[in-house]
Amino acid sequence: MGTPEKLTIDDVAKYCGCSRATVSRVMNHDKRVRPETAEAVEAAMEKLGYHPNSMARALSAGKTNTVAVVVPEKWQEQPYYIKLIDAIEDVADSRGYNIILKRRKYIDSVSELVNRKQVDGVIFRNMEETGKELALYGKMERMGLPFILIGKPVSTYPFIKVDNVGGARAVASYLAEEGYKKILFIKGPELHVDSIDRLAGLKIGLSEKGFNLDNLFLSDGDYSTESGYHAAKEYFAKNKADAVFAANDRMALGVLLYCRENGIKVPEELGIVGFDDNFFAEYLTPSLTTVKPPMYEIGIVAMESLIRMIENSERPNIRVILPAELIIRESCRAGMKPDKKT
Amino acid sequence: MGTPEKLTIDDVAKYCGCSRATVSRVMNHDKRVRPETAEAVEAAMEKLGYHPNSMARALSAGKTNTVAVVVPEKWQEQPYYIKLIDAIEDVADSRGYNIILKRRKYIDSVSELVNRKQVDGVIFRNMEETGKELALYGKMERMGLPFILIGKPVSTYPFIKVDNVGGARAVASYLAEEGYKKILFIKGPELHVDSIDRLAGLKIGLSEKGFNLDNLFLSDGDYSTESGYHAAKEYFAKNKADAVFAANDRMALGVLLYCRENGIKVPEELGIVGFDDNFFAEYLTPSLTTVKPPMYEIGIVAMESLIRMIENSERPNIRVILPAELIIRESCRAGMKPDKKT
DNA sequence: CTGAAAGCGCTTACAG
DNA sequence: CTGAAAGCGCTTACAG
Repeated sequence: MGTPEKLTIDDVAKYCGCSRATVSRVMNHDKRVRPETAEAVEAAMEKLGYHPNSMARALSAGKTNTVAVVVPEKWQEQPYYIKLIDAIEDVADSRGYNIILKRRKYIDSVSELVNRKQVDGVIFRNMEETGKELALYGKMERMGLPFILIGKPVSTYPFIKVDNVGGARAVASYLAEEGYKKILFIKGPELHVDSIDRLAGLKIGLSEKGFNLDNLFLSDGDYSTESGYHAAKEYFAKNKADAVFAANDRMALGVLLYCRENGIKVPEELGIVGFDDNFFAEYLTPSLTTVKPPMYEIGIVAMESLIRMIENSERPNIRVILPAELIIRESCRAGMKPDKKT
Repeated sequence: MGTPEKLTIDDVAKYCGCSRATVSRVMNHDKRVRPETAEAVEAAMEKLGYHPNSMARALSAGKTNTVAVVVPEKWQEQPYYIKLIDAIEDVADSRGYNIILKRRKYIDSVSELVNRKQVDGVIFRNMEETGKELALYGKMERMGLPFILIGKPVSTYPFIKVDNVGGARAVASYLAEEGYKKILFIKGPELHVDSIDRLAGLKIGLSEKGFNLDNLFLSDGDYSTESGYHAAKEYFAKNKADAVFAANDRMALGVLLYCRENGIKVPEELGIVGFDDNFFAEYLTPSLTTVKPPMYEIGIVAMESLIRMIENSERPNIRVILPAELIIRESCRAGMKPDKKT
């Protein structure tokens, strides 16, 4: 049972008739302890119900076994962040780490965690970094505190990202092979690197399938559902297309809403493809064909890499790009354009 | 700029020509420091770029300013947990706390956090607690470590929960007032307290509107989409109803899928109501009428209560029930049953 | 209002 | 393989 009195390492040492140093070594699996001694100490810790104080340990060892994970403000819109965090936690738990979650709006607190030596490292979901992020990255580098970016790379810092080009290329191949002839791409905010990569991947994929890029049209959007709706409205007022590829799922949803309002049948008259595999994608009617970023894998790799940096104090040049998967659902499925097949 | 060398409280003291104790008092806003002294110390900390070491502070003060938040295994199915966590973080940040996130599967790690004095308190999302949870609750109580349960109450521990009875009662009033005459309720897993409360609220609400409970029918489910689908299939094979109230949104979705497959028009021929305001509810076609639990408010109250317990070492008898809101959408909207109105 | 000193509970060279 | 001792960087009675 163990009485609720506070036990310290000295109590264990006294009980075992050894020194505090030896108990410490046993806890830290130091090879230099005689096996019998180690066993005795372990038995004592068990018997007494002793648990080392994390704060004392962290103070003297200079290591907290805690990392911070910084997610975007509106991670709610993208529940795949849950998968990311699950992955990070899975690795963390198996390696004895804990994770402190922070939204980007509390970046100043993250900075304080760093200043106060409260974390061994940080995983940042980096999108469009501001001066604050850059200052923090710089500070951490100077301090020698490991961190890793998920998403947009910055400078030469370690990063892990989704293969946006490859994902869009897969969409392109699919559309071309299915015989779609006129495609509208709805862009994200100007200069947003993901959108740029997705468009690039689309062009590469279409080109290599012999698709004439004159039949690829571009519209501006800002990732919001509304912008997708308006892009569709504006475009279809004067033009036609048999497929729309939106740079993200929310804009694809906007297109779908436009079609529903205007009696355009999806996928019969128009194929719609998004990107992100947003949480609602499978629940829409029709369900949305999209590209799924490997969030779980990203989390695993991110945390494993971070731990490696922390424990080996090596600064490996981590630059990882993980493939995204095309998820075919009803909004753009095979065989809807058989008549137009080449 | 500040050189990257490690500054300690002694450096600040030396710089100010005062003692380490005084610097400490200034950091902790101790009233007993002369204002001029305090100012000088603060200026020095600023100038030197000093930041106190959290671990040292935690060790000597016996307080970590960290709390753990335990969420269910499959919190991914219920992104309203993001709102809960956001709320907890909002309060935490403003009060200088950090949160360590843990899924229930890692309850053993939570136990270790407690044993090792790594957290000042814990917020548990409690559903159907196992022996492990009970043991941990008991241990924390014995240690005098504050914790609070969200959801199902246990023993006399502090808890915060949704008013399931009231939410379902609102649904009942609405259905009765709209003139629905024959209602099917799909239950959750046997003995699940939320489902029981929702059914109770439904009965109360219907009764007080003069609805004859002989026209309320019950079906078994287990909260899964499939169970909702099958409950509908089984029931409608031999019976009729003009409204279905499912104990959660996923089962309501199952009913909706059944209707779609069998050409039953929603809401024209059948009204469907769920519970939870699950993330997909607004994206379904038709969008789902449901009851929205006040997750953000729950998070706020939970964290504020926990901090109060931590900082005042009072053990207030916290038992809070927060109201849930009926969200009327397309699947069961006003005026669909005008012919049947009493 | 301020300081000297003990203490929080560990880890880790250093010696042996 | 083991121990004595210093040290990690704070907080907090205790005295004044």
